[in-house]
Amino acid sequence: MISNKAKYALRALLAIAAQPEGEALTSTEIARRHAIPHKFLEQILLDLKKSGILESRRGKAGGYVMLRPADTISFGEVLRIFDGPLAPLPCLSRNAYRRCEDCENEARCMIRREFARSYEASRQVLDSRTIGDALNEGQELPLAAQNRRVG
Amino acid sequence: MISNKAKYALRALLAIAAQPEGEALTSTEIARRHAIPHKFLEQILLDLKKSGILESRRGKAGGYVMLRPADTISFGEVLRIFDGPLAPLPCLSRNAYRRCEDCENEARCMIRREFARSYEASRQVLDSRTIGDALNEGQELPLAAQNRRVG
DNA sequence: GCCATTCCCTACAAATCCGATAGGCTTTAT
DNA sequence: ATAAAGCCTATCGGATTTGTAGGGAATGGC
Repeated sequence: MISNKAKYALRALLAIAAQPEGEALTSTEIARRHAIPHKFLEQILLDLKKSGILESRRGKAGGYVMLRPADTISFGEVLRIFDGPLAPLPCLSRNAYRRCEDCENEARCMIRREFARSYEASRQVLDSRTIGDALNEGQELPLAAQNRRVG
Repeated sequence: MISNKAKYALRALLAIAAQPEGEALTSTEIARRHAIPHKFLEQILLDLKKSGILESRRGKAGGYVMLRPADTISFGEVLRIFDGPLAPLPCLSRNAYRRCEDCENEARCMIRREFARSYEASRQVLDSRTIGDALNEGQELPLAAQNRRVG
């Protein structure tokens, strides 16, 4: 399970990236729209800023804007910021490798070998799919499916 | 990251399944071989027994034996016992579904849609690969690779 | 210059989970 | 009877999660 923090971060990013070019979105507005505790969200947005994903403007008419284009920000990158390494075992993380202290022979470890398969499969998805991708696909079936039910 | 508990459980299962047919393995022996805290391992083996994966014999010459064949026990099943649902979001778990309270429209949730992809990819692997599979492949290249280095 | 608005930063706290440790009870083979 | 093994429950320190709280700093409008 991913953390609330990561989920909130993704929600916020999707909202900010969906804004018209150059228009800022405030933390208050994001919190209101998505029912996220405001002060908690502030911390999250700050982390995203420190990671070089968002830019902020202070004062009245301030808010947050994308610093990098949405289609360069993968789900994996965001997850790593808030939930740490994606790898199921420390010895499988390229970014944050750590040997399993009790493992005698890494190359022959059967557990490592099996998890490497599953990790590779999910990493492939998480590191290739971006905020931009999600946003584009979200618009493909806009309200049609909904309205058809009502009508 | 998977928990130590799950990792220990998998180690133990691989060891027990590797025993000659019908021969029991004691918790003490498993703990010694794999450097697992003994009393902690006992709890884990107990859980595996309650889950119907292991069978136990008490008293002198006791120990643990597989109850179900090793090739019917997937990595996913073991993970679920110790670490809970594999799904990255509660709303994606078939087994332990829970609605995200703050999600307005599940079918149109972009986060859910993206994680469904990655989840499907890893679930595919974890639920299909079994303890038996791992054991068979582990024997394919036994000591050859190792000895060749030395020689 | 003042004020409201907004982001920035740090501290703290309750709850839960993780990774054991501990102690004793029950069953079984010899 | 005894030793060896599994069975069961309680406890515990530390880390992590999920916030809450309070205020400081910048900015724009008046």
